[in-house]
Amino acid sequence: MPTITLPDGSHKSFPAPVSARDVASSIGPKLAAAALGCKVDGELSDISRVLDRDCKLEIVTYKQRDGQISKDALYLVRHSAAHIMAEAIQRIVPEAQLVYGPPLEDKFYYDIKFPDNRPLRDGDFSAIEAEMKKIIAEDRAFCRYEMSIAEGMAKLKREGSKYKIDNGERAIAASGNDAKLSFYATGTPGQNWEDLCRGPHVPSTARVGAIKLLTLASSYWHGDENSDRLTRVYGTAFSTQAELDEYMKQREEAAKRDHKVIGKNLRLYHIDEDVGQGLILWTPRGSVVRKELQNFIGEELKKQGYTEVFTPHIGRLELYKTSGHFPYYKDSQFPPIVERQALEELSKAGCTCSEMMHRVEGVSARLAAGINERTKAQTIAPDRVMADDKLVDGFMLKPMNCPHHAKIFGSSPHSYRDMPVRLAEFGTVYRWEQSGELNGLTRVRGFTQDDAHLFCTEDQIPGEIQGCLSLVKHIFSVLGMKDYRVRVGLRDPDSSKFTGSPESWDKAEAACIAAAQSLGVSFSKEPGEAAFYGPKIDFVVKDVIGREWQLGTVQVDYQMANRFDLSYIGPDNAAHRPVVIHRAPFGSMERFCGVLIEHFAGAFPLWLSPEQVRVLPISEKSSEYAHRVLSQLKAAGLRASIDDSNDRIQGKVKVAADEKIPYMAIVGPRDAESNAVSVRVRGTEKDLGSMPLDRFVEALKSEYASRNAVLGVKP
RNA sequence: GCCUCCGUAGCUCAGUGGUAGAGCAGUGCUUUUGUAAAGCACUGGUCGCAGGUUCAAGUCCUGUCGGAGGCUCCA
Repeated sequence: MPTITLPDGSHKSFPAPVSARDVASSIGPKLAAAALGCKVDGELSDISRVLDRDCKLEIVTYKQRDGQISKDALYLVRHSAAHIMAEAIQRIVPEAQLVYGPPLEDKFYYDIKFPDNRPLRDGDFSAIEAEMKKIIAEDRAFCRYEMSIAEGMAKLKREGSKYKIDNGERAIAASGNDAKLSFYATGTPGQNWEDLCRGPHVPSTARVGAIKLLTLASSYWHGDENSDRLTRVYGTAFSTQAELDEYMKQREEAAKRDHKVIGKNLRLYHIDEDVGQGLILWTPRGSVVRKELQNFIGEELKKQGYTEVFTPHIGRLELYKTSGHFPYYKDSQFPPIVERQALEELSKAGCTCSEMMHRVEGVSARLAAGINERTKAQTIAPDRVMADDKLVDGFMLKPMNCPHHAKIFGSSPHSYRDMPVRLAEFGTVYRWEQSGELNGLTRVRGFTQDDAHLFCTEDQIPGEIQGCLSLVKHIFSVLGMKDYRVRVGLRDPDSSKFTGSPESWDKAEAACIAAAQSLGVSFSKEPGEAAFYGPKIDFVVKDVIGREWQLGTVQVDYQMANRFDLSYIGPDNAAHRPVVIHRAPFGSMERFCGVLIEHFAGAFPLWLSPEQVRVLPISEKSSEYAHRVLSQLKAAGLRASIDDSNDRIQGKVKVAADEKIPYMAIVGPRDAESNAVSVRVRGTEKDLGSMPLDRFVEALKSEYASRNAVLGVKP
């Protein structure tokens, strides 16, 4: 006798269990026909789901009442499209074994194991798409049936795919021993194609209207690189071809906004294979953007009481053994630099490469003993300790700035009265990223962090974290960036693998959460995502094609001061350990500029623009006056240039517009007579009319100084 | 590092085994112009690199370097 509560709050009672489809029919036949699935107490299900108890029911249709396409409907469509693709692929390559095929935010994929002698090529796409269209045209129902664990596992074992057996076992592990295994046949079970699947799906294949395969990638079974390598086939699906076409168009538009495209068109930076992958050469134009940004951040840091330091790009291996970065993170560092003389001696002594690496990685007994004592643990295991005469020293390109900053802090005594000590540096670091991961400005091998280390007392932690976050908030708001989110990494509650006392952690975590809340953007708590040495806050933004990039981070560190034996003298006249906060709220200048290029689509506000004004003489007759205008703009500290080519004015305007110059100062005989310029603002169709030159210069100067986000010169 | 795709003039791209092309950019000339490209001419290439197949390779094969999208990783 189930009573169904509908989204409008009304109730419907039925004498016996009914399917969601029956409920939809009882509301209206059109609704039943439009239904793709349903939500039962918030859980997405098939429309054929039988309701045998009281519940809340929502019928999922493609278009919602507000006219938007339902995300749930797209989930059903794409999940079903993944099945249709898998069936099509198995028609073409019968030996292909299915692994796992979920829907994603705007697409879907299926991981498939292809026989080695028959890899999938993207040349197979048209054949697969043709098969998929046939399956869609056949309009077969997605038919769910369930089996007990014993029956279901027996069936999977008979069929013999280790991947599906594994999926079955995982499903059982996830939902307990009274679980059932569900299968979906596209058509009649036993006769048509089927797959072990949790569901849900659309009612029939025809409800997946338009499909397109996108790309191929390799993936690993269970994401483990030592496990089987699978082929991941990406595709997307919509209800109609028009929507699919619109999606593909949007992707193309987004691609034009890509910072790699804009960076090349506007000549902002260059990557040269002779210099190396992932190493950015900033051109004069791009350097302006970076420098302006750096100046802005630097000014704010000064206001917040930071002091600037400079440190070199390399440091001795011993330094990184003390900090713990080497050799623990050696796979993501450039290899050590060993002195030539030492290398020659080792070579003469017949030392092998692997032996040398071993000796480079060793730790002296003195250093090991010190660190172990201060951290009150076996931080340096005995097997890493090596006799001094065996050790090979060298230098490393710095992967982080903190060891250098720790040494600066440690180089002079500190009183509690001086705390906190805030050492800031736009410090360039080098990391060995895997080649497949490099990406324009957003993933590089050498980058400059807006780094600082705050050496503070435990009581000062909340205030310092708050200070970091208000800086981020201010800078993002000046840049007009609203679309970012914050992750707060907390310690794993089930683990004791962290340093520092639980009480300290509780306080620091509470401070991080409170600070994150104050930002007014969405944030998530992520237990287990903290570093072992302290909780952290990460800022994440999306790029034009929806990939998320981590920008900055604020991390509390209870460990570093121990390792470097740092201290300050407290009011009790005794030495105390400071707590260190690592913070680089914008991550790296490279990545942040990349994100900014996409944010502004290359149309920077005046203060960030590589070129702020271009003077365009109508003809050579006005050339002399135009050069006087140029000199005055330059004298006012503005980045200005002149286009005195013999193009017509139409051409000069077109070129300046393409280069996204904020202002054009067009000058002809009329302007020269009255000491004026005709100002055209980027993004507008015509000029503002003639304006006295002095007023124009003053207006630009003030707009520049105020870092206005919008171009604001008025006629 | 792994998988697929891509690499032709400074840039964007055409060229499916038979004499390397176009547009833009650059240079020169003409035009002296009032708001999204005036006209003509010239210049520019070991077709990423190295092997191989072939009478003949930009084109087919192998390797390699670089790029894109994913996977994995990210102190």
